[in-house]
Amino acid sequence: MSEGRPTVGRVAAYAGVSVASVSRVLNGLSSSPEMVAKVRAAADQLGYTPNAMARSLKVRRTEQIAFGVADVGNPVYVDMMRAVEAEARAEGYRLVLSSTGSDPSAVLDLLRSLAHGYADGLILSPLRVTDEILDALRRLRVPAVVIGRIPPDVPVDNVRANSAGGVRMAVEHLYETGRRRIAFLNGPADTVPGAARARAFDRVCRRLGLPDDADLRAEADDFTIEAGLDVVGDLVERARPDAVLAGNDLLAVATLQTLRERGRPVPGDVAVVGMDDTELALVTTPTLTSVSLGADERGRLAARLLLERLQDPDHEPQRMAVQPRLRVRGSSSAGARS
Amino acid sequence: MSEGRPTVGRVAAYAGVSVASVSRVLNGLSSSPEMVAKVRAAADQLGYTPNAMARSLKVRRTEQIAFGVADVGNPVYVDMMRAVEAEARAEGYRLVLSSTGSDPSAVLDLLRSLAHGYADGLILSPLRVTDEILDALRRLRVPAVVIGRIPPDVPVDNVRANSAGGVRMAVEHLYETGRRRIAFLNGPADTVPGAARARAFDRVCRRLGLPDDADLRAEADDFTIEAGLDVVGDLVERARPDAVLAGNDLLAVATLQTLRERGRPVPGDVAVVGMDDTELALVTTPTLTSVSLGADERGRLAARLLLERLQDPDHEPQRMAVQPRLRVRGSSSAGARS
DNA sequence: CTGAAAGCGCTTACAG
DNA sequence: CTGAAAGCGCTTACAG
Repeated sequence: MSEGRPTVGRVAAYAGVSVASVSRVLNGLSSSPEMVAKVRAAADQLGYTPNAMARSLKVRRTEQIAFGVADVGNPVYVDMMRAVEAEARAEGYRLVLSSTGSDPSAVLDLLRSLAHGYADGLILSPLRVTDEILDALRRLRVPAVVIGRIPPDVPVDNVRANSAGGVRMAVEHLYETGRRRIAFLNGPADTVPGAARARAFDRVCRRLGLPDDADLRAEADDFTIEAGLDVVGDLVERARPDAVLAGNDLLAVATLQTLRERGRPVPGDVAVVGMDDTELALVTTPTLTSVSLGADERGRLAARLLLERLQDPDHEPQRMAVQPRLRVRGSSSAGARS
Repeated sequence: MSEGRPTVGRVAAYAGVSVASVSRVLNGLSSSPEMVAKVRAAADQLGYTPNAMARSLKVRRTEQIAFGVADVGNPVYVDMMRAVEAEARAEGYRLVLSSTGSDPSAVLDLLRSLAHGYADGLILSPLRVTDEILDALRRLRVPAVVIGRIPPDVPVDNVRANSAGGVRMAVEHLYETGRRRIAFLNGPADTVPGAARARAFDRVCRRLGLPDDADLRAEADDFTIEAGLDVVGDLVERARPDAVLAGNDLLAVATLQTLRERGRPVPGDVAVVGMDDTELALVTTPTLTSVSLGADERGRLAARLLLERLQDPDHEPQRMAVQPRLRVRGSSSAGARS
């Protein structure tokens, strides 16, 4: 009776049938109506729920998806995670969350841990991608989708933001509204997004004939408000920009705070544009112009790609890109120029 | 060779020993040095990693913890989740994330799903607690810790915020800085935090002799910025408060935005105080005075309580409370009163 | 210390 | 359609 949770065996005994029949009924395989009735009744009576671990072991599916993300505290990952969680749940998968930090070794740990077979697939959004990580991805025995740019020879599904397009849109917007000394406050250039955004910024400045002054570039140690505060003061003093493009919204918030402290009106004196279009953009004063890189869309697509591949493991790896959208708000509005 | 992942059996064959010996060596049970060497070598050679599902089935431990939270998008839960994740990982547990929304039925689904045995324990931070949820918690076959107030007869560990104390500190702070028409913008009163905060607000107002005007109270449909915007305009017009206490930081942000639009200076005309002390509080203009209810501390404690109980399942359920701290910032600074 | 055997709770060919 | 049996990959008494 109360000796632990009921098993198929207990249900079978209670119903007076074989365990095979119990399993068949509960999995919806063909059985006689009487059999179905007997098994259902017994299962209900005993409050039977199949054991997920035993089932996983047998069918070689865990119905779990691993999600590895650099920082669960960054709002852009929160958007992504929310989308991934919703898609996974809708298909009956559980989500196993790993916060890897920006350290590649934590990503390696995660990739190695997958060898224990606790998840059917992986969604990974790494901040830094090393050769070791790429190797580990190549050797991975479960399907993976990477959110963020990776080399084409790594045979995993790939969803990327169009950082370059986003940077271009932002700079063109600033250019069109009359800004000419446009500074770029990037995050670390050895990260996937940092590298892409730095290249894109240089390119668009060259095309528009803007100064490619080293003074107009700064690099924070991390994509966080704190790291931004450490360097943006110097940037705005030495370079006297009339606009600052930040590598993400957190760095943009640091920029807004610093400009406020130093009495430089935004957008009158300096325009500020962020990237990621997180919820923070609506909260600042002035509200923050930001380039949406579709974090939720990337999460949704990544989950869909993975779930598709779990159905059909053998099709070619797919690559998808999400297009950026510029959201113009108060921090760069043209009319307010002093 | 390449026929799927290596198993204990393959390692045993390769090393020329029994599977029992392989298991013993790999689990650090006593074995002869030669045995250890042979097994280690074979395991390394084959790249062996034990299968988590098979191990779980045998030892009746999954090394997974389920974490159920109302909204992964609310910054207060992000803080909590980050703490829970870090503690769980440090003890070798994986975290299975469920976003339940504010709907009790999703919490019930989660509680029922635990019967599948995919997790060794549960950390639950529900927004609404119904009798059905309490019943399901009583019947739960794995240890659980609830973050948020629950009745004493539910035999689970419990970590709570001191909402009442937090409300009191906030109102006293406003009172001491000269505010007398203090409005309260609450979230839904049928939620655990909403109910506690409403009661506490009434009590402290009575004690301080403040008006218990119904006009000075409003209730948003949800603890979100959008829901706040729907009702706070009306609140500030009809009640003409000189201070607004918001049920959380998101509602406080809505208040700041609305006051700005209507040209009511903060804190000169109206002071604003939030609750939860999320990262948002540092981003608004003016920065937001907020009562920290120790979300990260609650997450950490909840994880510790659960991990302790997994070691030693039989001690009495524990109840812990985290003390609030008032963080005074620009939105209520005394000097700025007009 | 080591090995042969049983068994965790399921599912799935295989006979009947 | 149904049941007896094997087996997923481990761990753990039990003998020796």
